[in-house]
Amino acid sequence: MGLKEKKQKHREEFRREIIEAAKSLFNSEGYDKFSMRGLARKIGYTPATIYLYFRDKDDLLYVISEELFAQLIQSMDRCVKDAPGPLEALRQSLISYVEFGVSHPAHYRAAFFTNPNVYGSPEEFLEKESLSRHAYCQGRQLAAECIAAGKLRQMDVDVIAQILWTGVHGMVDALLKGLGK
Amino acid sequence: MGLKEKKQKHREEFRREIIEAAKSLFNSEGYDKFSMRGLARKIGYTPATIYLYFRDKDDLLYVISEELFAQLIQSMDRCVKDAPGPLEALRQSLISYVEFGVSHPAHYRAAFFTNPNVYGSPEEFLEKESLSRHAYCQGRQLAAECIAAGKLRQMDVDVIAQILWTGVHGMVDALLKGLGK
DNA sequence: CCATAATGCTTAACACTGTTTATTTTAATG
DNA sequence: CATTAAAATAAACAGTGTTAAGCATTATGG
Repeated sequence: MGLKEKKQKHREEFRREIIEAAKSLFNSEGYDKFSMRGLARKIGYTPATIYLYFRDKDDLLYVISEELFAQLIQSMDRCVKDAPGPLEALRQSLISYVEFGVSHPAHYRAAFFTNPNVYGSPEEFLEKESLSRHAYCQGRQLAAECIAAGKLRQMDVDVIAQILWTGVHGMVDALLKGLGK
Repeated sequence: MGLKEKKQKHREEFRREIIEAAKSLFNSEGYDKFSMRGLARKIGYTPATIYLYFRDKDDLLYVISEELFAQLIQSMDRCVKDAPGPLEALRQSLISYVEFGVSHPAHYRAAFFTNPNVYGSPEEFLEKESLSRHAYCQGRQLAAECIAAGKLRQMDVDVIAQILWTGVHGMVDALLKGLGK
C-alpha cells in the first residue's frame, strides 16, 4: 500500500524543510549563534521535534556539510571537464575550493574549524566514506594524473595532495579572517 | 605604605594561580570542554570570583594566548640568533611556528580556530598591538631581510609573509587534525 | 464502527554554559 | 573595638543540547 510511502515522503519533505531553515539560519547568524532552539523557533516547532529527524546537532551539521561538499565536487568536476589538461584541471579545482570556502564561511568553519568536529575524530574521518573525503581523494587523483602526465615532479601522491590541500585550506582560513587586507 | 603594594602582589599571585590552572585545564580537557565553572571548581572558588580578576572568558583566553605567543617569539628570536643567515633564520622560525602549534593544540585552536575569536574581529586584530601580531610582523621582517639579502625573489613583503604564514598555519591545522597520517 | 496501536509533537525536566547583582564574610584601618 | 574597604559567595538570569514521559491525532485490524 502506497500510504506508507507517502508518509515517508512527508517525512523527508519535513527533513528538507529543517535542513533549508538550518542552512539559512546558519548563513545569516553564523556558526556560534546557531542553536537547535533557535532553529526550532524558526520552523515553528519545539526543539524536541528536530530530534525526531536528526540524531543530534552534529548529525544535522554533518548533513548540511555533506550537501555543500556535493556542490564542491560538482564544481570540481566542471573544472576537470573544461580544462585542456590535468594540470589546468588541478589548478582550477584548487581555485574552486578556495571560492567554495570563502562563499560559505559559516559552513566551512563548522566543517573544519570546530571541535568536536562534525566529521568526528581524524581516524573516523579517514574511515567514514564522506563526500568531504571524496572531494579530497578527487584532488589527490588529479595530482596523480599530473605526475603521470609529467606535469608535476615525481613524488608521493599523498604528500603532494596534502601540501596542496594545506595551501588552499590555509588560504581560505586567511581570507575568512580577513587577513588578505 | 607598602601594604597596598603587598595587596597588589597578592592580587597578581592569585591571577597567576588562575592562569596556571586554566592553562592546565585547557591542555588536559581541550578547548571545548574548558569552562569557567570547571576552572572555578578546580581552583576551589566560586565562578564569580574569576570575574574579579578577568573581564570575561575571552579576556582570560586572550591572556593565556598572549603568554604562549611570548614563548613563540622567544623561540623565533633564538632561531634568528643561531642561524648563519636570514634565509636559515626564516626557515627555522617557520619550523618553530609549526612546532609551537602542534605542541599546544588547545591553545592554538582557541587563538585561531574559534569564533568569536579571542583576538576579536580581523580589524581589531590588525589594530590591537598583540604579541600574536608581533610574532607575525617579526616573520614579515625576516622575509624582508631575505629579499634585501637577495636570498628571496623580489616581491611585496606582505604577500610573501602571508603566503608563508598561510603555509605553516595550514600545516599546523593538518597536523592537529591528524591528517599527516 | 470501534478499540487498539502507532505516529507526531509537546511539555517538562536534566545538566550544563557564561555572566551579573546583591549579600555576606573577611580583613585592614582609624 | 568600630568602621570601612576588599574579597568571596549565593542566587539568579538567560541561554545551551538533549531526553523521557505524556498527550493528541491518525491509521489499522477485528
